[in-house]
Amino acid sequence: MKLAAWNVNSLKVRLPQLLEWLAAQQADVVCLQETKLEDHNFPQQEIEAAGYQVVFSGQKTYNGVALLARETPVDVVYGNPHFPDPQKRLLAATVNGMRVVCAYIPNGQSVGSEKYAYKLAWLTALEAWVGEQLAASPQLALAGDFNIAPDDRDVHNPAAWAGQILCSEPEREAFQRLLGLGLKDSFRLFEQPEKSFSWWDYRMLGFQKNQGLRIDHILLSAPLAERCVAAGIERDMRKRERPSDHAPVTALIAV
DNA sequence: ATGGTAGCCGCGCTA
Repeated sequence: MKLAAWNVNSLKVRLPQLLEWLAAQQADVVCLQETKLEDHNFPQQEIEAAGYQVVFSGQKTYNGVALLARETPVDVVYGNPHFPDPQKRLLAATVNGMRVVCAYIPNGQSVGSEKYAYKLAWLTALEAWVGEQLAASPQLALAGDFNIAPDDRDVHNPAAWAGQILCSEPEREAFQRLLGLGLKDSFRLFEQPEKSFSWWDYRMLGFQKNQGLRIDHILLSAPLAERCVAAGIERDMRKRERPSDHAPVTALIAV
């Protein structure tokens, strides 16, 4: 069972790439972020024609999440019941007995800003709700764009990024609290190459210089982590013409 | 040196 998460940065622009990638990768469950589409514009037919069922929650211009699955997603929840939020950033569904939470965690803009406070509050509410979901569904995956580099290993230039947005201690502590619920960072269950990143700024030749951060994650509850046999980042997607600034991240789970 | 690039019903904002 292959699980993937990808911030597409506009599904309208990236749909052809998504369809090619689905055909090539044969992922079973895919969590998308930054679809930037209102629901009535969502390309449901194209995705169903590719062999996936899909649930989505989007808005114009910003945010937007979707969950694609080979099997029917059931018990769908849109948004965090503990955190009313006009921004469409969260979606959960059960696929084949596995609870999948697709999250687009706020970026936070800069440490100390209003958006930063929103990010930390959003994370606190996420922790509370995922804790409940986990109690009800022991087989749980939390996947998406976390906008947090958990560790200095996940940063191309830790000195320059120290204390900055995506790397600050409060953000990293929030990430650790999610792990504290009993989740594992699937990527770190395995030996990985140095300088493995999932996002590179479009500016300043960020990708060409591998000046990136690892901010996209798939966290797995213990029963899933025990069956996780591989995890990786599909870096080649960032080499394509007109790429998203994020590469997909994947986890392979034995069934 | 506070830049730069991409996406969007934008005429700046978010990332």
